[in-house]
Amino acid sequence: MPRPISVDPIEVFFDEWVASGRSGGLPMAATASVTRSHRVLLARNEATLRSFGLTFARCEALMLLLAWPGNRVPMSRMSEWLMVHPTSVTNTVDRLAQHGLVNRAPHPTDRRALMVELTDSGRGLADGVVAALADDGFGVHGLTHDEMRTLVALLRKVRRAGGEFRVEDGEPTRSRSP
Amino acid sequence: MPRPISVDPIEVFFDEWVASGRSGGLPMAATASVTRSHRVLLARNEATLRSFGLTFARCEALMLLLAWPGNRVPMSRMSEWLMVHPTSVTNTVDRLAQHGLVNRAPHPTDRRALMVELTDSGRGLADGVVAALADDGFGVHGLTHDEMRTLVALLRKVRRAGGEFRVEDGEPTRSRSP
DNA sequence: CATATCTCAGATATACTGATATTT
DNA sequence: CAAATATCAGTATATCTGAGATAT
Repeated sequence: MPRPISVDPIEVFFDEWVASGRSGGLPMAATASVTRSHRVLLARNEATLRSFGLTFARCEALMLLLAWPGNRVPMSRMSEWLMVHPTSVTNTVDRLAQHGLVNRAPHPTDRRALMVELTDSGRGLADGVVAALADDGFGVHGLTHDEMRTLVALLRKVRRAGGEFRVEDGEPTRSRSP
Repeated sequence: MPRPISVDPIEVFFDEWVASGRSGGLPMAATASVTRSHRVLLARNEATLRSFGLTFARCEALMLLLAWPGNRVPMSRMSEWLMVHPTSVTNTVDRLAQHGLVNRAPHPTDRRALMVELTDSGRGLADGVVAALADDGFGVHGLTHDEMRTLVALLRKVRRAGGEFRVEDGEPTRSRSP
């Protein structure tokens, strides 16, 4: 973020869109908003991640492990839950393992599968980076508590309609598949 | 999106976060929502982009050119407005130029600068891909018109607080800097 | 001289395709 | 045998750093 520009690019884009008689200006603005917000948040959190020697993808993997019961998760679940390609998981886990932050371990029941588990130093680093990110509100500023809740709920609809996850009864679930 | 998982990962993550006594669960959920929504939308639009032989970055550049008056924009503005590194702009424009979709032209007043301009075939392709993306609502589904407006407004606050742009009086602006 | 604009070379990160070994 | 799991080799894309040429 060198120096902020003095107009909202999406607003200008939307106006141009409407003026040119195109349809779908609102969904275009919604998609652009998500894309640009993602970049803004990436930039806001980049310095923290760098100070811990982490990239965004590796931090995501560590956070998944931190939240998972026993700090152990199968490779395949990591691919699903992080929405990344299986070969990318292999790569990410390789890098984390090189730094001693995770280990590979055999799956207890399926000999095809591998578990990824946090090492002690991995858990320490994950705790630290999570606390540092939380200190800055994960880069999210300018919203009230209620607005954040609304944002999460709206994007949940987008993610569900986009096929990220499927809820059985249309009701929120509280259980996780092992 | 191979097969959707049967729970909302962010919901599970948030519950775990709260249960472990950490603070900042809501901003964490907000950031994760933006990141994951971005990936969902990318995946939803990928097939369309591929059918036009475009990547996401190149499509963004074409759309910027399409919306800009005269379909010409300085390289530096493209870097600012797309939030990408100047060398990335050079790379993206190189690829688009190889396909005959854009040209480089001298800046009218500043001999350091270069303009990027859409060719006729570039404009044709940009029109086509934009219409195709709009046909699928740019991948955004599951929201009402009003909800989309709310989403755009909330993310605008996040983007502004994150330093993406700066509005002079706190009021929306309608003009664009040439 | 200081700054801005753009490009290049090189390094790293991520992602995808296609193929393979192993196991279910 | 069909499907799932993880990996590897190779390729493509994107990003960043540091340097440099040119112009303001």
